Amino acid sequence: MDSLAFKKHNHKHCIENSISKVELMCENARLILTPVRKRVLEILLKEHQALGAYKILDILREDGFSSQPPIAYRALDFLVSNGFAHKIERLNAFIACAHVGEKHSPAFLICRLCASVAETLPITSKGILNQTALKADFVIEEAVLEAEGLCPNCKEFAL
Amino acid sequence: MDSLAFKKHNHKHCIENSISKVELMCENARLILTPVRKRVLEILLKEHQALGAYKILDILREDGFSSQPPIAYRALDFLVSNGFAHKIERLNAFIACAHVGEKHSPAFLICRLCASVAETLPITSKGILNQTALKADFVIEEAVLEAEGLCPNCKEFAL
DNA sequence: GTTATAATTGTTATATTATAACATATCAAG
DNA sequence: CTTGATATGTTATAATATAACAATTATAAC
Repeated sequence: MDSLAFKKHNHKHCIENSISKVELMCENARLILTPVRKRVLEILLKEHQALGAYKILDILREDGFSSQPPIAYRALDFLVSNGFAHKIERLNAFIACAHVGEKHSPAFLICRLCASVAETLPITSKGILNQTALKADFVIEEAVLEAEGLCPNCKEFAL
Repeated sequence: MDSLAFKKHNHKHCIENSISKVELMCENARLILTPVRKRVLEILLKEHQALGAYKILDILREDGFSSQPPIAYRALDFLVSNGFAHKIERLNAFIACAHVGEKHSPAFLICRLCASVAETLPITSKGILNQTALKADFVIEEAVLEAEGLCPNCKEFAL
């Protein structure tokens, strides 16, 4: 279960592991993990929470990368469209994928107080709707489930 | 099944019906369906598709309402927070609720070509995640499922 | 190796979506 | 009537995202 995001864990290991996987997948798929792209992925992995594009730009600037919006958006496009990151629509923010390589329709638990986000096990949000979609004669290509509520840490303090 | 949005139907009836329901619910809940709020709801119902806030403002302007952004956003806030409309995060757009009065976590089928949107039967997107949330010690307050793909009309023309 | 091609990045400008802040108006309760 | 709560009007600006084109770098073909 991936409440990981809400718990302490060896995060350095977790980052290195993900980067390696992504590097491997890029080689296999003939995708280029350029410096900016890799750096944005690292940033997302390191923060372990959803980051807005402009927040990412701030960090890129400190690193000496160009810091115009398209730089971040392009890197994010690359990561998202290849499944290495997800966009949390509700937050207009991005997060590293917690299940790189496993085909899945992502589902997220989003804390409305601290804005932390956990990607759940790759349950098939898509499968859930398949029956319905079939009846409607609709072809689902992608499905995302976003749940908002209170994370373990915040729920104690909420009234 | 609510592939309604993708099919021909007596839409005038469908609008009047929804408005009546909302009016009744407002009375019961001591909410005020002011002229702007009602008009915005009508607009959403009439279009029967997701509309951006600024599109709504354009229509309000023609009707002689004030047309500054907050006017639309406030009316939309009212409608959304009381369950009379939903925000489609993926489109930054709003749509009238197809299941007013029925407690539900909404799920949407969004066509990536024509941008039409159907709200599916009130399956409990929330329930799906409940097990997972429980394990993560997370309290879900709201859940939305957004599926993107091709609607019956567009899928014939897509390659 | 040089040239053509494609992919990526740099840069400027601008579009789109959303909210803050404060003034004014409406309405119901005391 | 006046106080407090709710709603609307208005101005300004914040936050998010993309278009368009130039410059660069990598890839492949010859």
